[in-house]
Parts: sequence; structure tokens; C-alpha cells
Amino acid sequence: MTQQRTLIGGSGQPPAGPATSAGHVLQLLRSSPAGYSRADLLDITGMARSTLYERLDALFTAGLVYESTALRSQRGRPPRALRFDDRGKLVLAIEIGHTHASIHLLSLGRDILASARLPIEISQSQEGVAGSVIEESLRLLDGRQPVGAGVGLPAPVDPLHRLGLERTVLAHWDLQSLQDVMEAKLDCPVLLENDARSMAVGEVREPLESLVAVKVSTGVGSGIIVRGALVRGAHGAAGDIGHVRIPEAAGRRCRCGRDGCLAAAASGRALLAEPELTGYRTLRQLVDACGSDPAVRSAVTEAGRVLGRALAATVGTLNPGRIAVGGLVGVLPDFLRACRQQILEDAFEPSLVDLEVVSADSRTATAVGLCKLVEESLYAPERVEQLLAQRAG
Amino acid sequence: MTQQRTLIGGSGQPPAGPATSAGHVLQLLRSSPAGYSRADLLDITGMARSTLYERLDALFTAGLVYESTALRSQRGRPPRALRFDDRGKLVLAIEIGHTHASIHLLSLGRDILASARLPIEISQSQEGVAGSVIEESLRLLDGRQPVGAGVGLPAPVDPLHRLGLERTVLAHWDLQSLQDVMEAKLDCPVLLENDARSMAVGEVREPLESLVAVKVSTGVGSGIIVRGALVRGAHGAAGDIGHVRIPEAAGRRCRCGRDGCLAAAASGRALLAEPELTGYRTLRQLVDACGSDPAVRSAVTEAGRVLGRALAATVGTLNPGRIAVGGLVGVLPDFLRACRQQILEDAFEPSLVDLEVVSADSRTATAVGLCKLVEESLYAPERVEQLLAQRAG
DNA sequence: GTATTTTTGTCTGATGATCGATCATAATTG
DNA sequence: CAATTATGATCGATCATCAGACAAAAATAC
Repeated sequence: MTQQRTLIGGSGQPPAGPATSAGHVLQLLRSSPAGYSRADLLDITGMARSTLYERLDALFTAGLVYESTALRSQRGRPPRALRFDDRGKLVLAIEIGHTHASIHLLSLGRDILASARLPIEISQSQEGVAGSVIEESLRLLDGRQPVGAGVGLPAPVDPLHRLGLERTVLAHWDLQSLQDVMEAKLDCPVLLENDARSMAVGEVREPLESLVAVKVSTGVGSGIIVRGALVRGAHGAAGDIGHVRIPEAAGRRCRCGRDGCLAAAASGRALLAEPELTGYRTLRQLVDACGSDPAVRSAVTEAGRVLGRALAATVGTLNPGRIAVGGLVGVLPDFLRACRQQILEDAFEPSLVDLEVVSADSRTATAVGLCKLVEESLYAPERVEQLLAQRAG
Repeated sequence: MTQQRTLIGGSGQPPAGPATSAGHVLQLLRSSPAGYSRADLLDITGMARSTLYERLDALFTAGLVYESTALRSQRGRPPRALRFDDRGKLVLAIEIGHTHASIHLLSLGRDILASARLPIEISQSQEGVAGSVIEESLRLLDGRQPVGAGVGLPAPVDPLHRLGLERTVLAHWDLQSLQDVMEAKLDCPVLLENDARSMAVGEVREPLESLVAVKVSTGVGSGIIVRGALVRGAHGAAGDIGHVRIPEAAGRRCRCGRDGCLAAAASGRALLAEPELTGYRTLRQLVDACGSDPAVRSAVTEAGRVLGRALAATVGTLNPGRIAVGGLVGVLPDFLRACRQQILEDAFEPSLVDLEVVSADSRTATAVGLCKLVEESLYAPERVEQLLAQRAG
């Protein structure tokens, strides 16, 4: 009767199971950049030698795994590292901002191979923006074919593309057609995701960690990771904190048409609209002047405080282990410092235990996140299983 | 090359797999109160007849499944329903509030068989409170033995009991010892969880839904469900919105010792502290007077508005499909109405799509949630598998 | 009543994945 | 050289699962 006492509440998901399929072996290899030797895999998975070798055969012939250089060893025959074959596999990460689009060509290993940046105007037609982004992407690719592409957008992205975007920056864009066009022109699967959410994925370091990533550039957005999984919300609008109402923004008009949004007080757009800072035409100029112009510095600090106050509520609500602040404005040391300080001041102690408030790896986090999302989608165990089954059949 | 285009971002968890084990069969049966016939199970799982029957044999002999009355049928031999054997299995759900403890004795089918309510003072010693709660529980049990017990506490609960409770209502309680004592005295596994989180679990209707449940009685707390899974946070403090700083509470002292907490403006404690409402000694009295005393009504409405303003931020952040408001104060129609209205006014449109703001099934939700948590923990597939393996070996 | 239909009960052998072990070979350290 | 460790290529044994076959049970339709 009194056999097993441990009751740690469920309401979670089961821990994967035996994990003995080829897809799972690949997942293991993908998780370690250094790779594993065959002996390692036997140890870790506990599979029989013959079984493992069968899996590896399939993965080898499918070109998903390769044998890299030998590993170190104390004595005896040196083990040979098996690695996920990401060689030559390219991913396109396209980050669409309000005034610029960044395009990165990455290896699946997340190395950035080439980059481009082009001015756009998000309020213009979808066709125009998509056209120039695709054109530039093809130039970067220079004839090479990517395995997939990820697009980060500064608006809520419903995985099923059913969410209306009326009040957002992408009013009257149609995400389904955007995806279709890009898939056709780039000739590879395309994944659309919110930019801040992509950044959050890029910031994840440990498999089950919980973190919130905030991106402050022209607008404000966030991405939420709970136990390693991206939170998208009932309609893909999770993390859209830019339009949370805050008292500091009372009376300030937001570009969404309402009053009092966070983005109306703590965003690049808000900074540019400050009466004392009318001299700055672009956000880049303003940001660059943060070290030299005290007015900028003070405005940035105040914006950081405002964001911190809002994030304190998020901390209380979600109790993340880390908050990563990124974006053109977000990475400014003055901004981050003020933000961190305000969070520590406003949030309740239990939720502050071990909380880190750090700068996001801003220039690359979004691209890396998109790359991860594409990889996860392309090489998820079930999908690998399907792929191998197709080859076999 | 252009085989499979669909890329809907991952960063989630794999969909369970083949689900052919005895544990999974039981999970299926648990999910349907009416049960399934053997033919149903063959259809649903796609297992071979012999395999399924083997699983069922094991489950029968372990007393986990029983054959209930025959089901309807159009023609032919009527199928016999197989059901999870929850008959006679009792769960104790103990809800510890600030001034009262509610104890419910439930069947695993979530029927409430007996209830008790006793006054306690949470600020008193853990031993005293635990003692009287245990005493009353044993009286309710009347010699019967429960399969498990769940305890809902008005403070953050770290699954590993490592979180300090210094600033909370349970300052100087020690959850590990509480769990140990209760397991010993009640002679069954005991699970501790935050009360609002338990309520949230009780409010879940569909497997993958996302919802936020808010409990407003003496204090304020919330529970967050994302895609069917409870969010506990990095240290078990998720959902603790009572101490989020809000402008409306500026200058108001919270019982946590700080200024400006949500709980200092929109909670039962805050209402009782209102200068105009000093005539009410207990929250119950105040709540009962909401229909008759305009002063109470206006204060309650204002509190609802304040909570709504705070919840609008939560809605923007998490984009839940539903918000359930419960607790002694939360269920007041005036409160809920004001809260809903304020959410609709403050939150951004994309996050409001299809959002429901409803009253929680307050009297039972927490108990039902605790019951669910205990059941999920006791009869999770892996645990069932272990149990059967033990019996066999 | 009889025919039909559907579910259930109890077999059976076929299949195939996985295991566990053996034996041989390779490549390094000391 | 010996010792050690990793790898390669087998083999049959085992076991879980599948895919049926066949019969009995229990209802409805005629």
C-alpha cells in the first residue's frame, strides 16, 4: 500500500519514452555539436549493438549522419565521432523589421555565412517588401539551395495564419500568401514566426529552461519559453507585450491607434518621438548617440525603467529563470541596467530567486532562433522517421 | 526536393508516439467517463486484438479496469463498456485558505462525497494548522483509506520544496515537513500545490487548451495552463500575481510588507481594509452584502476593474483562450463584470480574439483540480507501467 | 422462429524488431 | 611487444506484436 509516495504534480507531458528510433538517435546527435562515438550512443541509449548499427546505417545512407575526425581517448583505439550531417546545409533567416530587413545565410550549425541588410518600409505593400527581400535572398544564396527558410515578423504570427493583423504593423498583409510566394521563389520550405519569439528560441541554452526574451527596437515584442517550449498562445498572439497598457504611457498615442501602450513609452519609435530628441532621424543615429548625448541617455534610461516595470509583472506571472533583453535599443547598457534595476525593485522576492536579467545576443539571436526553428521542424524525430520510411519503401 | 513543405514551427513536445502500452490504454479509458468497448479500443489504438487483450488482462488483474454495463448498439451483440476502475477510490482535497480550510472527500470520478470546513488562522504555527486539518480529514475519511491527497496552499509551491516562503503568508512553514507529516498521518501519497494553480487545473476542459485562472478571496493568485500543461515557473512561483506592482495600489501597504501590490488593491483583504467598509468583520459578511450595500458593490466593482487592468497585461503576454475568475470575491457578478469589461477595454485586439472571461466553478474547482493532479500523478502511463511490472515480477 | 449483424473470446502461427553474445579487426598507449 | 578500447560483422534466441481464423454470444430485423 505504502509503496510509492512521491507525488510531484503532473499536468505536464510524458518524458518521450524509450527513444530508440532513428529519429531519436539523430536528435541525440543533433544535440551535441561534438557528436558521439558509437560506444557513447550504446551507453546513452542502452540499445543493442546490432540495433544501433541498423539505425546508423539508415541515417548514413540518408545522408543525415557522417563520421567526423577521431576523438580523444586515454588508451586503446580512439573513438570516431558521429555527427549530424549539417555540412553544406543552408538555412536562410530573414528578419523583417519596421525599416530594415536583415537576411542571414546560416549553416545548420548556426554559423553565419553571409549577411545582408536592406532598407524597407513595412507599411508598404507586402508584394514590394517580399519582392525585395526575396531578391536579396537569392543574391545571397548565389545559386545554392537552402534546406529551409525562417522569417521573423514584427507582428503576431498564428501558426495557421488565421489571425487577423488589422491593428498591427502588418495590417493587410496575408501571411499565407507570403509563405506561398516565398516557398515558390526560394524553392524550400518556409516557416513564419514572430521576431521576438524567434529571438527567444535563439536565446535558449538548456533544454528545459524557462525564459522571456524581449526585443526593443522600433517596436517592442517578447517571446516566452516555458520548459523549453515556445508559448504561442491560443491564437499565436502570446508575447505581444508592446500593446500592454501601462500608466507611464497614458495619453501617449501608439501607432496601433490606442492610448497608453507600452510601445508608446518604451520603444525606438517612442524615443524618436520624444520632444527633446527630435534631432535624430533614425533609430540607429539615436542609439549611436547614447554614449555622447545626455538627453538620449536619460531618455533611454527612463525607457528601460518603464519596460522593467512592465516586465516585473511578467516575472511575477511566469517566474522565468532568465530574461534576455535585445533589439537595437534593448542592448544599450543604460537601458538594460535601468530595466534590470526596476525589475529587481518591483518584482516579488520568490519570483526573483536566481533570476538573471541579461543582454540578448542581439545581432544573431533572432537569426539563430529562426535557424533552430527550421532545423527542429525539418529534423524532428517523427519527420525523420517519415523520411527514412519513404527512402526504404 | 520539394517533397514536404509544411513547416509549422516546432519548439514543442512530440505527440506521444504509438501509445500502445497498458498505461496508454488506461489513459484512454481514463479520458472517457463512459468508457470504451473492446471494439472501440481496437479501432482507436489500431492494436492487434491479441495485444489489446493482453493489456486489458494486466489492467483487469491489477484492478485498474472493470467491465461496466452494456452500451447501446444498433444491431448485433451490444458492446460492453470498459472503464477505469475508480470505484471506491477516494481522494482527499484539502484547500488551505487564510482563515478557513476546506476539505473535500472525492471519488476519483470527481464526485464530492463529503465536505468539511474549519476555521484556521494561517499565521499560526504549521503544526497547529496541519494538526487540525489532519484531524478533520481523518474524521471525514472515517476509517476509509484514500489513494492520495492533494493540498492547495495560498503561497508559491516549488515542486521540490526548495523555495523560501519568507515573504509569503506561509512564512516559516516548511513544506517538506508538511508533506511528510501528512503522508504519515493520512497514510497515502500527498501532493502539495498552489491553490490557484489547482483551481486552474480544475477549470481545464479540453486537453490542449490555454487558460488563466484567477482566484480572488482573501488574497489573489492565479494559475496558468499552456496547452494543457500547468506552468510552474523556474522555481514554482509562476502565477503569483498578487504581488505584481500596479499604479492603483500605490501607497497601499500589502501584507507582504511592500507597497503597491495588486493584492493591496484588489483582494478580500484590501476590501475589508477599505475605510468605508470597516463595518464588516469577515470577508464572508462583506461578500454577502454585495447585493444590498451600495458601498460594498462599488468597492467590489472597482476592485474588479483593477484586477481587469492587471489581467489585460496577462492576456497580452500569454494570449489564453479563457480566463476563469474564482474565489469568494472573484465569483461576485459585479466583480466579474467589471473585470471582464476592463480586460476588453485594455487588452490589444489580436489577443482578444475568441477570449472568454468566465466565472470559475469556484466552490469545487480547486478540489476537482487537486483531485485531477493526484489522479494524473498516480495513474500517469509510466507509473502504471511500473506498477504492472512490479506485479508481474 | 430464422437470418443478420456486431461484439466478444480464444486460439494459432507468422513476422520482425530487438537483444545478447561471439569473434575478428583496428588503432592507440605504455 | 602487451594491454586497452573502439569498431565491424555476424549469429541465433527471444519476445512483443501482428494478422488471422474460428466459434460463441447477444442483440435486431424479418
